[in-house]
Amino acid sequence: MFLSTSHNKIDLKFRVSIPATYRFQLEKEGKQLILFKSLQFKCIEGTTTDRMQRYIDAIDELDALSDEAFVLRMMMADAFEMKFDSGGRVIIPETLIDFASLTDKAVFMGIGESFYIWSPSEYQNQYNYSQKILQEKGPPKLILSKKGL
Amino acid sequence: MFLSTSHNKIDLKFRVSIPATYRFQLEKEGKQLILFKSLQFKCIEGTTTDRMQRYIDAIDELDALSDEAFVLRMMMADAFEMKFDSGGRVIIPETLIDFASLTDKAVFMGIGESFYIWSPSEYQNQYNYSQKILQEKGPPKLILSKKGL
DNA sequence: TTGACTCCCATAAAAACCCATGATATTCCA
DNA sequence: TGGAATATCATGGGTTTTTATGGGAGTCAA
Repeated sequence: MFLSTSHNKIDLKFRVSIPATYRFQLEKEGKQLILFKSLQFKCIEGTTTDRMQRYIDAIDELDALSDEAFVLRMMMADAFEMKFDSGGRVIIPETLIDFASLTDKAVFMGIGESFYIWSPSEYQNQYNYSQKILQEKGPPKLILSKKGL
Repeated sequence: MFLSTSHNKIDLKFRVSIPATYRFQLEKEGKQLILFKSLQFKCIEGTTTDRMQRYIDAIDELDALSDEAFVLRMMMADAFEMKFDSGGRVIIPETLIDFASLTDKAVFMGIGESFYIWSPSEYQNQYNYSQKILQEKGPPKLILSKKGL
């Protein structure tokens, strides 16, 4: 499970350190890291190969001509398997850099099964927005099922 | 698993480099590469011999005399097994070049179990269309449900 | 010979790999 | 418990390898 937030540097070679806690998480489960364009936000999403495989399996279950299948295929096309260097860094593909408007800083945000990589300004926007909603609507009602626990 | 997108050059001999990540994918599973006309789009589809077998089996499920089966067989007839040169390139058959309107650039688009080869302009159309769907309909439902993951 | 195809080698750019360092955090011992 | 010794992390930079691509020499058939 990916948790916590950290701000890391993107160097001139587009390298960035993946937070050590995330790496241990991957290593512990023997899984590869995939980065892809978020379907909801202007950020990069990180997840594991086997989670990605489940999306792929889902494509075959859908009507091949459906919009859902179409969007999912496009998501695969914008997904990249990452290799770590000896210092725990990866090179972020240019497509993803551009999509998330990253320059020299990356904000890592763990959200459980996956994590986001934001530009600092976009991260700030999303954070402010969440605070605004919190003030206006109050805390969200969470229902935790017994099954989930 | 075929992922990511890359833009490669088609030279005067109709040679094109298959992205290294795709080649490793094929090599890892000890499978041959097949190129054929996409049944849905104006592009070439690439996959492994054994997934091709699944397509063929699917056709056999259809009424053998139906128009559908006839059309599918005609498409399949234009399937080619590819040989790599020492640099990881293949020569794309002219039939397929014409079918996908390829000239000097090929866009490789990994979609999981297989990949597409588009002309740059056709790829751009498809990409724009997917963005349009995303804006209008939002991300596919299955992505948001726990079950889908 | 001409054209089409198969091998083989050359190269620039990009990626992978290796080692070094400063800043933090952690351990351990007097 | 203070603080030195040690480990870990994020980061910088250089070297080697790989990738994508161009081009030529040999081969076979018409």
